[in-house]
Amino acid sequence: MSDSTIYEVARLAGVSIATVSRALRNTGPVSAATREKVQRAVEQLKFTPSRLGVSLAEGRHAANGIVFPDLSGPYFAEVLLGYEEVAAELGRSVLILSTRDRDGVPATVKDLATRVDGLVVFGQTLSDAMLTELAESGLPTVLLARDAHPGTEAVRSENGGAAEALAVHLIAHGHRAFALAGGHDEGDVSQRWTAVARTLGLHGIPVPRPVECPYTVEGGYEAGLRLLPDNPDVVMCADDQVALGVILAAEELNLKIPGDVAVTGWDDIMAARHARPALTTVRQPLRELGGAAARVLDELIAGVEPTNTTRVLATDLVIRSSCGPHPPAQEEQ
Amino acid sequence: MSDSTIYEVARLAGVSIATVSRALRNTGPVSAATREKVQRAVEQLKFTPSRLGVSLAEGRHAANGIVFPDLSGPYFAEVLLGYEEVAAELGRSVLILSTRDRDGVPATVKDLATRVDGLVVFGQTLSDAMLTELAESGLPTVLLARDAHPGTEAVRSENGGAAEALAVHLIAHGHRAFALAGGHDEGDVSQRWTAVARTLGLHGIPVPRPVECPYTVEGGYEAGLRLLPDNPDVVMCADDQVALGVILAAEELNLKIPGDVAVTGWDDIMAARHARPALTTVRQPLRELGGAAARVLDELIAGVEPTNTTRVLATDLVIRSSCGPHPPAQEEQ
DNA sequence: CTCGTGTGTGTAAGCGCTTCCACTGCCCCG
DNA sequence: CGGGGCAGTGGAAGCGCTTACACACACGAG
Repeated sequence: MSDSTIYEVARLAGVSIATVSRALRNTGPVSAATREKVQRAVEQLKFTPSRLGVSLAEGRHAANGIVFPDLSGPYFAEVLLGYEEVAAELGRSVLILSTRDRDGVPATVKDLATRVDGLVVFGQTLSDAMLTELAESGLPTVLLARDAHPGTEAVRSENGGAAEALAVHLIAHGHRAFALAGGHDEGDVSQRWTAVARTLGLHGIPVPRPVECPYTVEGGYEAGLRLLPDNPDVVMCADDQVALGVILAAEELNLKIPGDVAVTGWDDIMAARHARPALTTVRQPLRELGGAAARVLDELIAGVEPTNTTRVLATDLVIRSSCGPHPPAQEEQ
Repeated sequence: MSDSTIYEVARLAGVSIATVSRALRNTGPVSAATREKVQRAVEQLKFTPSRLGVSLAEGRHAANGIVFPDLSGPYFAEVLLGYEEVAAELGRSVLILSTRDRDGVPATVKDLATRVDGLVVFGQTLSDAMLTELAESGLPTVLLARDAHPGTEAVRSENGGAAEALAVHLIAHGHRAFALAGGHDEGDVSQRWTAVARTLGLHGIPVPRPVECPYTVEGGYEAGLRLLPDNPDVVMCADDQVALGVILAAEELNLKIPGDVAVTGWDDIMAARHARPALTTVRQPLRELGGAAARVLDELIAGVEPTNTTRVLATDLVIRSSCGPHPPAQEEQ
């Protein structure tokens, strides 16, 4: 913003740099007259303190980072939004790092780590070994959408209860043949499938094995093509994007939703409401998730010792038409 | 990442800090033996150079920022993704700043400016005065989704041609009564409406005045409720989210799309493909937009003088079913 | 008229790095 | 065999700030 330094301001104002600093940060007594002179010099030179100088002297960055695998879906974007909002509120800039399939992730993360006072890391983005390394380095770290790792805190949204409620709802519809789309061992999703399996078991319904696929529309489409020929009553999907893909596959196979097969998602992204048919799903408080992570991280940075606690935010079952016919009153747009 | 400094490494390796620095950055002759000793010391202490120290000495941040109004829609998220990807490729971290409706934006932007080597700024996010201030401060700046401001470069996607093509297509459908949803004077959108107006004029069709609304589903819904009672043949929308909102409003009013009224969007976000009916729209190369901005910014940072040039990326007309019936062959999923 | 007690200000020591410059050997060419 | 050149290294000066510490001075209390 400006090329002038505190020295030039000091010279122009006829005082020492210490005084300039004190005047600018209100960090010590400065006479009104001096303050005035400094103020004038600052304006004349359009002086803005160098962030680098400040940070080096203060020993803090006043910035924190967030690491996520991708930003293509609405999921991460929403969480990021909530995160940035709260971080800004707390006076911290935010650095982002998307790992994608990039190689050299560890190096990039380490670079990021040197630029921030703390880090938020999404679910399975980083290996546990890497997380341990981060924790041991003393960098405050908060995990998102998974349970805490030693030396960190975590924030996620409720999975088991909502998954159970969703399964119960589907069973009430009369669905018996279940299929599950999406699911390597990601903490979040596996928690849901576990609850679904338990619920189905209690009702004496066969428990399907989840079919793995990328959490994208394309991934869901592929999964749909594999699952639908077996004529399931319902395909429960790891997230809404997968569900949208399954819907596409169903259309391709001339299957009617929910007539021939029901489909459910998870997250309640915008497209879920606009899908044809509108998607029954579970709403995650995405922004709140990000915001909560920012606050927890701030505490850690402030010096609170990590307790390996996982904070769990509530989710809502959102019943729409993709899971089967309802009396209109029950539907929600 | 590590609390050790270059001094400790130097002491442990039995050399001077200058040598450590040279060994680590390959910036001068170092004997194999010395290099080895340094390497060992680095590993033993888990030394990672302090970014602050490096940046202060080098006089650069190796980071750049991006300023956008919001991240709620897919639009900004996609562009951001492309931006981050290329920035990472170029070895730069990225700091994000969402302005939202927050007050104190100028101050926040100035703070951001002190943390980066260059800035990408979305369309109407910042006032022209603010842009001038940035440019004059010498901070490399690239504008997105609008034309260049003095002292900057700009990247946007093509608007006029696609808007004209879309209008022509709609006219070919037999639509005559046009309505336009969304449109304060944003550079991008106003360019489209101008082209639409010209095209309609050439065909002797009355030119409607755009109805302003926020670029969100809710905004589109409101706009739809206001516009649809006038029985337009088609509602052209500023972006896909607005179009989705108009579709919702049409449902509410029991209007069939495209039977009673056609609707078009802009951007081709994911939900457009999954909407009911699927949305005719214009595809913007969102990621490429972000990537191009990152590259241009990198040149500016490397010292290339700004030329106030606007780079224009091509767009594609995407015909789906929301604009009227087509022979199946013409449709695209 | 002293001795605290503040207020207001300057000096200088960092913060952690990069890099210019100087210096020491050593090798090789004439 | 002398000297130029270069590989290898260290000293030290920044980069732009914050802040502990010292100091000067004024003022009211004893």
